[in-house]
Amino acid sequence: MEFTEKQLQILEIAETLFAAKGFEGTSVRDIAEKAGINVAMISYYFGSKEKLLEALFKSRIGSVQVRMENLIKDQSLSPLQKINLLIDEYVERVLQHENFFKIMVTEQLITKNPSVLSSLKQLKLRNVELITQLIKEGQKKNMFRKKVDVVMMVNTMIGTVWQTTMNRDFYFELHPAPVGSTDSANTILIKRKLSIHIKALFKVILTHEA
Amino acid sequence: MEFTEKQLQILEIAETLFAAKGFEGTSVRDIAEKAGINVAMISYYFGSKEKLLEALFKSRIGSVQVRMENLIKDQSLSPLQKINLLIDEYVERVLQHENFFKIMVTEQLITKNPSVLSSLKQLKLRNVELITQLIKEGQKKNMFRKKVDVVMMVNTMIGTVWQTTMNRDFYFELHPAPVGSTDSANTILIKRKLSIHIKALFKVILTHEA
DNA sequence: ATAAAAATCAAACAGTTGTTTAATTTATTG
DNA sequence: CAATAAATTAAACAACTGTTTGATTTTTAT
Repeated sequence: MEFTEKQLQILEIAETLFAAKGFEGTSVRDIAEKAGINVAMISYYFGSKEKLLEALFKSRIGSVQVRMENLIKDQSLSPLQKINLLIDEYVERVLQHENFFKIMVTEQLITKNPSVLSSLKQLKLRNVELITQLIKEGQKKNMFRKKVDVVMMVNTMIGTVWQTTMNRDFYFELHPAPVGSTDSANTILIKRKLSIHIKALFKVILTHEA
Repeated sequence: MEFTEKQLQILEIAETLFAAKGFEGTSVRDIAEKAGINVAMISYYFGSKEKLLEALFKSRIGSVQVRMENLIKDQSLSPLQKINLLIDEYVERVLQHENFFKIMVTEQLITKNPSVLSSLKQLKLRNVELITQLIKEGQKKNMFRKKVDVVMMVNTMIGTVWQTTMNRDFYFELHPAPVGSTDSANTILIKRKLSIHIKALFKVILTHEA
């Protein structure tokens, strides 16, 4: 996935617009205008609006996998520590790329684009595989219980993070932050809350007998 | 919200199309064709495509609240039993109206429609209020721990159910059901899995000290 | 400096969008 | 049955859609 500087700039603007108005709700003219370029440049650079979306997925998903892979190999950490790090990593990643996650969630339900769908499926598989491996390691060392439904566990993590992130405003209406607190301070708060919450849930799923 | 028979029929078809292709991705001609009516009838009955969406939200959300309300008053049930019933109720409801939930989730992120947004907010508030009340009851009877983050708890329930429902196909690719099993059999399986899983999580959240 | 390649542009393209119009059919009512 | 109202229709409306064209400018390489 090699993209030029110009392409990356267009992708970034497309990302914010797709997140705010949806893929179908965003016109190529919207993107061109906000990027300060001519409409024709989108076809010129990406071929089509559809292929622009594919490029966005390839670009964003490609940059994810690396750090996770190294986690498994680390011998100095216990299985539970690894799981906890994985949770932190995931929470961090979603909140850092909120816009792309919006697009992922909304688009995976309605797109028929085979390239996008296969990117998503590959990502999901990788997630499950990775956690499965971590859990097996913990089971071998008798630190985790035997029967664990990995898919359900992943669903809880992804779902909770998703639901919390997308309803962040609602949360702060119910739990008003101190006046004058910045948006980024709130983000940190949400991150910590999510991390603690999910770690507690996972610990139970993994260690308590049913 | 009083709708005629004809209006309800149109709403139902619009619901399936919005769920499959998104609101922006569905044209009024798509709806008219599938409903076997003239395009003009949609403006005639609802005023506009936008108001059709509002009508859909009002119609579907309005029919939700009733059963939940009665749950609280029931004196014969323990707080935990009530929570468990609430979980069953919620899982049941989402899986029964899968299409509408798809629309809810995708549209709440991108719509600027004030009527839709306010319907959604009202629904969320009601959910949190209800569970808060149930939890307070359990705390008074010293059956639940003192500090419970209700919003986070609700997020875990909604998020898990959502994530599991929307990735149902993925789940059955990893855990193949017996050959010849029907779709509705799979739905029942998912319901049970979700129900058990979330009940276990909630029990921990509510009773274990941190 | 010159030729070739790449980038940018305004304009036009054919389709589709949601909505409205005005005519016609169907149903209701007195 | 006649008059009124409601429902339905095909056609037209202007605005917008993604994409292409062909000319023009800018950049690169010789």
